[in-house]
Amino acid sequence: MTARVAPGPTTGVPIDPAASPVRRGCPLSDLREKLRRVGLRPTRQRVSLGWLLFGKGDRHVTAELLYDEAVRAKVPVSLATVYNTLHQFTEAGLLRQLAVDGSKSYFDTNPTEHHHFFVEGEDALIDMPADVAVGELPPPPAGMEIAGVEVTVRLRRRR
Amino acid sequence: MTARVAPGPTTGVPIDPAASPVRRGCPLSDLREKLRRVGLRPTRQRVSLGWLLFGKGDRHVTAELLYDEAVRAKVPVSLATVYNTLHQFTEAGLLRQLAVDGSKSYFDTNPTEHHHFFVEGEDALIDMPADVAVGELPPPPAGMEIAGVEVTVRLRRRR
DNA sequence: TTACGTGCAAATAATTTGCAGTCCC
DNA sequence: GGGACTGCAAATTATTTGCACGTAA
Repeated sequence: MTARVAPGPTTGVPIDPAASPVRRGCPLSDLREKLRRVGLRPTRQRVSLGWLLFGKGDRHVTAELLYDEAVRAKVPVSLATVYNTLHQFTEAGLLRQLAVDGSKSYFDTNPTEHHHFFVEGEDALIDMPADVAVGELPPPPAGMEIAGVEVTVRLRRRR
Repeated sequence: MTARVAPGPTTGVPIDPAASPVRRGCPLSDLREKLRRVGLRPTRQRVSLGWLLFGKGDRHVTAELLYDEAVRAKVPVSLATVYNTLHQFTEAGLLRQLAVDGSKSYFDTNPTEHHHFFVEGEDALIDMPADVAVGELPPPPAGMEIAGVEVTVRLRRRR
């Protein structure tokens, strides 16, 4: 798999998921199934947002960005619902929330553990293609357990 | 060096730096000198905040926290100035800004490269005592150079 | 003196919340 | 039908900005 810049070109979403009939084996019903499996009702807006999120490979989105995409794709959804949905998907393990620039939150559609390049000034996140070996970790303080390891390599454009 | 939790006990600051005479070799004039060296005028509030920041070992502070401390220490300073000062110190290389939890920013008084534990739910940052070996990094994309590597190990309290 | 700093309050940006109305099972 | 979900607007939280006044060099 190749690394890919987060915001990417604004590829329009041609298909209105709410208009498609539910058929076994089509990506649409797979998505509905996926939501049901994690205990989320496949409502119109959750399916539509899921379609935007998971329909084109690994992505890194902010709430604002996903909202803009939804509006452009003619998916009727409010910004508050986008926030709610992102958090529900994250709690359900479908997304991973990344704290990488202090102001806004990024959500990664690849919830498996992997690491990132972050381009300063452009706010672009790029997956690290290969596994980065994080050597021996010191033992966590007493009473604590490790919940996850996050490696961010900050990049700047060479001048 | 031992690891140390960021906020720490609220140790009052007994000395009013503005009241002390400037003497060679005292930590006060060292601080003024340090500020001057990085091109910052040693104003009353910068010296006071520097005193709070650098006077007791490595720390991790948020703007709000430092502001509270300043108020408690009877240092007259506004929140806006705390923000300005933290950013000026960061640009000058005296602090390092950490993006670790998406909502607020942390500033680390140890600007050298090192890594952190982050206790979820308590928002506590702990320095990793030993160097963590971050293995082979994949080459950065063309035209980019590495500005820094940040490793955050998320901890949760064991139940 | 005089440009650099600072305080204050208002402005922004990102995100959350309360509640009335809507929709899935 | 009823509880789960959504939309909207108002509320919060973190941070920045504009501008009159203060102060270090």
